[in-house]
Formats: sequence, C-alpha cells, structure tokens
Amino acid sequence: MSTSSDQSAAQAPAEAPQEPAFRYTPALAQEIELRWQDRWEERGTFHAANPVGELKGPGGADASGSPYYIMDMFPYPSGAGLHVGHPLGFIATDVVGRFRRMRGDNVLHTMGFDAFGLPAEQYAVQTGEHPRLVTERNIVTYKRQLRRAGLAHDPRRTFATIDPEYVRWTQWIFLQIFDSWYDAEAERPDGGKGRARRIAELREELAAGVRPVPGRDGDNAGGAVWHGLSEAEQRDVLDSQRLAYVDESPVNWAPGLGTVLANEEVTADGRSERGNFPVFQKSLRQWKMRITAYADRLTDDLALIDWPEKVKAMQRNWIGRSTGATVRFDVVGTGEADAAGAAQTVEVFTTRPDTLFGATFMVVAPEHPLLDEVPAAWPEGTQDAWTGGYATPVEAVAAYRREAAAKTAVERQADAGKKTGVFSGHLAVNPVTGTPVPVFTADYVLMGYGTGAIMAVPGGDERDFAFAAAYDLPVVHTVAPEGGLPEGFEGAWTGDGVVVNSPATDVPAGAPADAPVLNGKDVAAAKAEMISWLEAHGVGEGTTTYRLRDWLFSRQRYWGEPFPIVWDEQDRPVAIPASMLPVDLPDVPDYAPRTFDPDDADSSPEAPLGRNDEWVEVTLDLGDGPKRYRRDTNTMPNWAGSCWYYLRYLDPTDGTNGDTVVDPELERYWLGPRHNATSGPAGGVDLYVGGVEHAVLHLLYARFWHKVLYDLGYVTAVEPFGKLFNQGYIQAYAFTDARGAYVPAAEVEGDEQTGWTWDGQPVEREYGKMGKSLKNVVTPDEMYEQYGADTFRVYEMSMGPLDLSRPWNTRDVVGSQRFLQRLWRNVVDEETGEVTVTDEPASTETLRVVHRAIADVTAEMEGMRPNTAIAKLITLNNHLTGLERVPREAIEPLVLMTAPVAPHIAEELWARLGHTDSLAHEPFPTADERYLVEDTVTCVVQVQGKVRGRVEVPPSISDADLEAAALAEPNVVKAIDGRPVRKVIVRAPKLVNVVV
RNA sequence: GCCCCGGUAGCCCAACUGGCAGAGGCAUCCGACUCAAACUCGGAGUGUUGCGGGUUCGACUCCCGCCCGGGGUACCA
Repeated sequence: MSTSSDQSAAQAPAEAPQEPAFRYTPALAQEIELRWQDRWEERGTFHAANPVGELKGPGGADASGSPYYIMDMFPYPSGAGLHVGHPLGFIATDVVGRFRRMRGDNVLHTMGFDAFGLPAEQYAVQTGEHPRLVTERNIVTYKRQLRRAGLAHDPRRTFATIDPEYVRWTQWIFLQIFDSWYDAEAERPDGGKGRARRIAELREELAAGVRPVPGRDGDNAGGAVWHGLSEAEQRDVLDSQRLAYVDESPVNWAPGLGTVLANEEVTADGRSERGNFPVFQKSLRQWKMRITAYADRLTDDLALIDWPEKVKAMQRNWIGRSTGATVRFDVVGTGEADAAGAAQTVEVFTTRPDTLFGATFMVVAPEHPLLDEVPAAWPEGTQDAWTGGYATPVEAVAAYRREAAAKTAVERQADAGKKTGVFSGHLAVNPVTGTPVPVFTADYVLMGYGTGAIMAVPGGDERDFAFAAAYDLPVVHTVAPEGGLPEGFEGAWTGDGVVVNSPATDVPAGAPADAPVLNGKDVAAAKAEMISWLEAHGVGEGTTTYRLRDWLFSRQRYWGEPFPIVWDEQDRPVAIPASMLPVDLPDVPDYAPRTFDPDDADSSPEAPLGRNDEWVEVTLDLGDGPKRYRRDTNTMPNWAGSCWYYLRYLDPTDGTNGDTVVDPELERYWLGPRHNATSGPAGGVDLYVGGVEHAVLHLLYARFWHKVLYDLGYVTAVEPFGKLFNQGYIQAYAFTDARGAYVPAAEVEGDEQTGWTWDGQPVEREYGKMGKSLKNVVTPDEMYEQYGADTFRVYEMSMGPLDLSRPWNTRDVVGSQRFLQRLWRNVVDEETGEVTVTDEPASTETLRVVHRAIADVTAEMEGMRPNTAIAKLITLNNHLTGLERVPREAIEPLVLMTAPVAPHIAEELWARLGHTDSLAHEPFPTADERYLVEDTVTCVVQVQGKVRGRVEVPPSISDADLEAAALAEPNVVKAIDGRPVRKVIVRAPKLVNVVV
C-alpha cells in the first residue's frame, strides 16, 4: 500500500476532523452526486420527447428543438464488471448529449444491453444456474455502475436483447427477411436498382410467367414451367430464393465451440474469434442470410455516411468488390470425348482482361471440378518439373489434391509466397492467341474466390511470375511503362503503362483472324476493348465478383433467439405467424452445447434446443388445421439482437404500434434523411460511438438488416448510423517481477527516472490491456469512492483526444479533483458553506477571459474535443481563483460550461447560486463579440524567420503601418545590422518577417 | 509485404490555412500560510518537435526516404 493515490485516499477520512466542513471532499462529492442522480430520475430530467405517442419530455413536455440521436455500442454485461476503460465512450457521448441538450436540441440518449451470448452460457454450464439469472444479475450491476457515473440517459427506453418483448421483434424481423427475395432489377424509391420484395410477389410473377423459374430450364411463358411443378417443388423454388434460406454448403465448423460460425467470426489463420478454436470446412445444412445481394449497396452507400475512413476501408475490403471479366478457355481434347461434341470449358475470372495475350498458362484450385477427370498420360511437351515425379496426371493430381486438403489454414499461410503445384495434363486454348496452354493446379488459387480458376499472366502478376519461375513457364509482358521496360527487366510489371505484345509481332498459327489489337492503348482502354471482344465472341463477359459470402446465421448454442420456424412433415420450413411470437427458449436439461475435441473435424453440431422433445415436437394450427411440426432447434447468432436495437430505443413500449417494429413517424423524426442540420442524405443515428473492433461484424450486419427493412418500407433512413466515431482504448501499465510474474500494479513505486519497485524488488513495466490476470485493473467503483464520479469523468475526458488510446494513471486523477475543488471554492466558503459570489459587475479583463473561454469551449465541444475544452475551463477557473471576489456574471457561465463534463457539482453550484431548475436544459453560454477583440496585439517581428523583436499594435493596424513599426523596433534594427532589406512579409496584425 | 493511426518538456497531452514551440494536468523546485507538516495559494524551470533530406522568407505542420510504437489485413486473380 504505497502509491501516492492510495495514500491520499487513505488520508481523507483520517484527516476529516481538521478539514473545513464544506470542502469539496470525496465524501461531499459522493453525497452531491447521489442526491442529483435521484433528482434527475424523479424529475425525468433526461426524458427525450417523442413527437407522437406516450413518451413525453420532462414534466410531460412535447418534443421541441432539433432531434439529435446519440448512441453507444451497447455493452455485453459480463460477470467481471466494469473497469475504468469501459465507460470512456459512454461518458463521451454523455458529454456530447448534455452539451447538445443545453444548445436546445431534443437529445435522445439511452442504453441497453446485448445480453445473449457465450459467456453467460458458459458460466451457466459451470454453475448450473440458468443463463437468464446470471445475465439479469450482471445487468443490475452494470446499471448501478453506469448510473453512478451520472449518465443522462432516458431510463424509459432501456431494455436487454433477451427481454421477451425484444426477442419478439428480433424474430419478427427474421420473418420479414424470410418472407423476402431480392429482385435485382426492381427500382428503388431512391432511384437505384435492386430491392427486396415479398415472396408472394415472386410466386405471382412465376405463376403468371413474367419471369423464368430459377434453377429450371424451359420457357415459362404463361407460367408453363411453374405450373408443371408440384406444390412441393414450387415451395423448394421459392425457399431457395428467400433472403433467409437453408442450404447445404461448406461452412465453418468449430468442434471445440460446438457450433458453426460466420466467415466474419473466423480469423485469418482459420480459428474462431471467440475461444481461438480450430475451424474446419464442413458441408452442412444451415441457415444463411443473403447479404451478398446487398454487396453493391453496402459498398456504394459508404459514400453517404460520415464514418472513419479506416472503417469504411475495412468494410470495402471485406465486401471485396472487384470488376473485370470472366473468360472461357476451351479444354483441349474434351470435345472429341463428348458425344454431343460440346467441348468442356474452364471459366476464369480476371481483373486484367487487357493482359489476356500474356496468359501463358492456367491454374485451377485443387478442389476445382475440372480435376475430377484428367488425361491418362502426360501430353507431348510436358516438362519433368511439371509432373511432380509422377507417371501420370491422374496420380500427380490425386497426390496434390490430397496434400492440399491436408494443409491447415495456418500452414497455407506459412507457405504463402512459396509456389507449389502440378500440371493437370489438361491443355486449354487461349481464346485470343489460339495457343494451347498447360493447366496447372496449385493452392495459391482458392476455390472460394471468383471461379476457382485463373488465367496466369506471369508478365503482369507477381504470384503468377513466381509460379512461372518455379516451373519454367514462358513470360510475356503485355504492359510496359512509358519508354519501355528497363533493360534486363525480370519479373512482373504490375504498374500502369502502355499495352504491348497484344498481339505479338509473330502471330501464332491458329490465332483468330479478328483478334483484337490492343498495342499502344492504355490499360483502361484495353480492358474495355477486350471485354467487348470477349462478349462479341461469346467467350467471356464483363463481370464483378465479391469476396463477401452469405451470412451463416444459425448457431448450435442455447443462449440465443430461437428461430420462429417450424418444419412440416415434408421437412420444409414454415414461418410461425407474427401473432404467435415470441418463440421463447425452452428449458433444457443441459445448456452446454455438445462440444468435441477441437481438432475433431469429423464431428457434427448438435443443438441444445433439440434436447427437449416436448418443445421440439409440436402440434400447431397455422391456418390449415392442427398439424404436427418439428421446431427449428438452432439459435440466432449474437449479432441478431444488435442489428436493430437503435430502432427499439425510439419506440420501446409497443404503445404506438402493434404490428411494425417501429412507428414510421418516430423513425422519420429521429432517423430519416436530413432529419436535422447535420444529418446526411442517408439519415441514421447522429452519433454512434464504439470501438473499432465491430468494423466488419456488427456494423455490416446491422446495415444489411436495415436495408432490408428499408426495401420493405419499414424505415426511411438509407443507413442506420449516419456518423460513426471510434473511441480509443484506455490502456494500463502492468509490472512483472524477476520471475516474470505479475505484481499488483497499484502497489508499485517509482517513476520513469528512478525505475520501478514492488515490495523492495525491482520490477519491469509493460503496457497494454487492463485485466485481472495482469493485476492492473482499476474499477469505476474505486474511483467513485476515492474521488467521486465528476472527478472521474473530468479525468477520463481530459486524458487526451477521444479517438486515441492512452494509459490510465491513477496518480494523475488528483489534477481533475483539484480543478473541481477550486471551482467549488470559487462559489462556496469552505468554512461556512456560504455562497461567496458577488453581484458586482466583473472587470473588463475578467469579462474578456470569460468570453474568450466561452468561445473556445464552444468550439472545442462542437469538435468533440473535451480534453481541450476542459483545459479552457481550467484556465478560466484559475483566473477567477486569483480574484478578491468572484463575480456572478463570471462564475455562472463557467458553471454552465462545466455541466457537460461534471454535471453533479455543476447542478449543486447552480442551485446554490439561487436557481431552482436543473441546468440540464439551461442555454449554453454564448460569447459576446465585444469581449473577444483585444485592445492591442503583440506582433512578432522576425528577421530571416527568427524572432528578433515584438511590437504592441492595435489589431486593426494596416500592413504599411505595421511594417514601419516593425522596421523601427530597436532589436530588429540591430538584427538587420545595416544589411539591405530584400523583402518584408507582413501578416497583420500578428507577424512581420524581414528578409535581408 | 501492404493499408491506417501515432511519435512535441521526466510523464499524459495543446499548438487554426505553414507564422512567437506551450493551453491544461501530473511530477519536480522555490516562496507564502504553519511551531512543523499536509492541504491551499503564488511563482519557476526544463526541448535536436523520432531520424535524414527537400520546398519556403519562415516547417511540429507540406513533400520524399527511413526508424520506433499501436491497430488492421494478407496468395482475393
């Protein structure tokens, strides 16, 4: 027990008797804070008024002012509780909200809980306690800790994602998605093409023959094909088109977690983001959401929203749109083998169709179907290096496929750059040169991207060049920089330039007579021309591909939303009607998912909900009489609840609507496009603050759901979150002893200069996260007790810019405490408790300081820079501290301006200054221009860019007068030293630079 | 490898469109108060702005090349 902060805290009670009775001590701060928190709650001070419905403002007030919707990424209430890093963003939004409220906005700010998920389930498994009990208990703790921070939330709008009334709507939205398909040609209200439509409309159009039946051949004129299908087949067709659909495909299976996962939840090295378990590809029948239908809109609409470039880039990369062309290569020899005479083709995707003349070989992924049949013998011209030492292509390909399949993602990654592969024995014809080129298989081509096959252009692609070098394949450069490739250039030219060798001067025999001539063109023009040629000859077309895959939506866990789906006797999915929602979680004998050896790739998932037969097997009347059904036993992923909570805050009671997720009028008011002066064309939440770790998970999924709801007409905002802000993290120092074991950070003594010791022994300092195992956790509760919530808030906000991560340092907190103590003393006599403020007018000098501060604080607050705003408040406060008597007209603006960061002490001082109403809705002070102008300005005079003198001048001085004054200044004259003046730069009124 | 952010006093951090390197806090030192100290008040010091070039009358700021720290991403055709 030896750090300075611990001492000061320990001393407080011991010294209390000697302390003035009305000093702003932690104990007094605590008393004030608890009292005001109760008052705010009783008075409904932070009730946000809806324009319609039962939710009114304080005292039943109607909505007034400009709507401003501010939101935090809601927390998952873990059992570990909060540490001082967690509330950083919550306090920041609170400061912004309180500021905006004082500026007259109708501020909506509240907080909910993301409460389904793994930790509660795992804890329940360990203790046998139901996850709901665990979660609800944690929520109580979180609410207490957050309330104690003095957050100005509307308490009427809070909820948790596990609440049955909330689950009901999560399931309802699922049903809307299930009941939709994507019509890529349909026009949207915003003028774009492509939107979700009701599945019934698809059925009608198929029956009417308006469109072909997907997946079925034949002319559907008059609905001929459709009506030729059985009812069951028709259902299969419709089910396959839904935005929420079930299909069998390779998915991410994590045996150690006992569930399947979305691509977004798997790390680059093939492990689960949660728990870090190995993930295997396994073909399983699972629920998916057709997020790929929205790939273009999810990319394009990023341009409409005010988000950090970094997050936009991460989403763009994740969606991975790339434009280019597909090109079909005829496979030599397959034509004769085919009785119909139709040759087999391999389709490749390329972003560089302009380089087709340089495609000297092809590569297909090891899983590519072309390899299912390969020639029995090596064709003529096969080089030894290509065969892998095998006697036939059949053996070589089989061996390579085995090898590739056995490779884990980690091994693949480790081998990246090293090129391995084998010749498949197939030859394919380059459509523009007519030349047969060898088809290789290699694991640097991935089955999951594009077509799983590439045309290899070693002259224009680093990877292809590396492969060509390893297997002695020809290199043709088809693009050269201005002035040609450097002498002796070896490698791939990936830069821009002019097309060459397209075609080459010695045109090979067999080349099509009308092959395009691209030589001399720039890359962009060549691409366009090649694409038209490919399309004209039916051997390819312009194509766009995406990295994004459909969202795997089912999980085999207990603690999540059940699917509102039952399966009928034919094993086809049937939606539970909205009137029967929510579908509650059943009680089961064991919450634990069936988990397996983490490396057991052959295991299969087993859903815990399946353990309650009485729940699974049901008889329901879904409109055609009672029938037997089997419930879907999957649960939704954790992300479902967070996909739409911003809508629930607007309309949390179901009071204004019974049949849609949010009252349309409320949605328009709070979220609609341009709902206030700063809202953009896409609308959405005005300020959404959270960590950057959700950049491609929550934020992508929520955008997707929102766009479906938009298409279906439930919302008018194009995007859910108009402005996003990523706060930094509060990091902490941890200390290790000689053995490398962590020692309690709070007990370490020393500093940067003297070094660090614990218990007399030297220790090493490291920097990183706050965590129990690192023994460096500091909790908000400790801060409330040792300093009070206001001091804690001021410290967190003054540590640095919000978007930067910085180290927590308990011993610095005292600076914030002293600021508030001085502020207190500027109003209240510590001995008597009397208000000492005078009603005499303030001096002009003081008014200047006050109005300067008002102007500066306002600018800093508007720019979301509470750290510099606080610095300005301290400057003003320090000025007032030096006065004999503090004038009311100086202290009142300071108290008001302090309120957003330290609301409790501000309210208390405001009350002691004689005001009966809360200052929460009091107008933020405005600066009087008269006090912002100075009588004189100090003008700096430089000679050769170095400061040599100063002159006091009026701010309105002319350039000529200033120049004359500057050149007359004695030090300047000395510095010029008689040299001829070549030039004088005048920036009136602050600077003159003399060049000699 | 590539992309993004950061590097300013012992520490956390300011510095507008290129114009005096310093707003604020911590720590340190001096003074006042005190029998003495703590608290409080008043005052003070500290710099190769990560390094090397360039542009400019003038660079923390703009450009080029590196170094260090943090984050993201990676055979995506």
